[in-house]
Amino acid sequence: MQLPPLCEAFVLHFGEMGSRWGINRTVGQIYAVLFVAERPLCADDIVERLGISRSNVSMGLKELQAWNLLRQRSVAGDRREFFATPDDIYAIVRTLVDERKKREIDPTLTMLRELLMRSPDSEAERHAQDRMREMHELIELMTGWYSDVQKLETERLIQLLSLGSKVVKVLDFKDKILTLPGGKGKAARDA
Amino acid sequence: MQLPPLCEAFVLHFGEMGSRWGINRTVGQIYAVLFVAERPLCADDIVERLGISRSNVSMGLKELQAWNLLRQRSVAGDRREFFATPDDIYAIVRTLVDERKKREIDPTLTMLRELLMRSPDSEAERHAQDRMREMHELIELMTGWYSDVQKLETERLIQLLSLGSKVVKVLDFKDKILTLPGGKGKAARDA
DNA sequence: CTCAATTTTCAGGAATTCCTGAAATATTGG
DNA sequence: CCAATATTTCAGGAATTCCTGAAAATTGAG
Repeated sequence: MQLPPLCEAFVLHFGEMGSRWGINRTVGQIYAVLFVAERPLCADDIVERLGISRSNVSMGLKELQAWNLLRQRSVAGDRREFFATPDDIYAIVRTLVDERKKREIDPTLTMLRELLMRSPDSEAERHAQDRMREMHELIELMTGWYSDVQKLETERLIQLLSLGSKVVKVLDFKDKILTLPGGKGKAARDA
Repeated sequence: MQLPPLCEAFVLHFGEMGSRWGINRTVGQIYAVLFVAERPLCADDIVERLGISRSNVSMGLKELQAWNLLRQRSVAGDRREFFATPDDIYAIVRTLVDERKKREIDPTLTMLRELLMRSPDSEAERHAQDRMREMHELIELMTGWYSDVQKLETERLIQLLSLGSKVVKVLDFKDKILTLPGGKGKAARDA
């Protein structure tokens, strides 16, 4: 591996973590290399840095592109393609979550709905459906929250996350205000 | 596979999804079987339902126990051990997130902090550290939010998630109240 | 303590996933 | 259209992960 020590440590860890999340180690390493790179890299840059075969890099990049995780850049007077990760790390996370949702959560919701439509043929199936219903509700709750929060600008999102569970206190505060005799008007009801 | 069709479909899907998340397919199936089961199951029940070897079940159960995902039940007058998933699906998700955080996120934070302490030996390393710093901040933001929200009772959590980004409106509302000339007192400032 | 029931361990074969080099395909400056 | 450069595909070997049966270890009733 032809990388400065700091980068190498990062890349190795990232590859390791990737493989625990169902991502091929090499693909994780390719992403890590691009993530810390100062400039867009071409495939051969990655070959050199990771010491893996050109074809492996090609497949890895294709995989990352299928996940929408790369920006493709052209360099004037150079035929090769250059790749970079988005500069905005929040955009990266949003993409990751969106893609994972699309590929894994949505099909799971579809499957659950389909199974919940069927009429159970036994007590065992009836109970299984109850459990599936709980799971379906929970996933809907979480994806609903996400699809809502996802629309916020990053600034707002950071504000919200920083607040953590303190929002609950704000909610209490709102309730308090709203239940005051002669409570507030439109602004309060909208909130 | 010796399962009613509804359960079989669920178990197969779950195993498939598990393997995309870095969980051995069989382990995912074992969990799924337990999740929809009407009563705690012993290892041989699982062997029968999934049609896999006894030793494979033993290893799978051990793995799930290491993840804190099982409840162990005794049946009077029976030496065998029986296993079940927690009844409360929210508890399941909390455990899952906690364990994943402990095993993957926390070590990543440690690694990032360690690399951020080192003094960079080149422009490349300096830039890499900038990127790592961004990543570190983002992960801290998210885990901070989680460790905060995690403390809420389930009721409260559901309330919060249901609200989605509408909380932002509540925050605006709060700001509005607070910036009114002669704004509210302690209650408002606390929120 | 003994013994039968139950669970765990683990070596090695099966299955799967990963990676490579060679060949095919695509692209573009001239 | 050619030739040089760049990228992709893919068969098959390498590496890894998974699973099994046999044997060892553990457990607890008698």
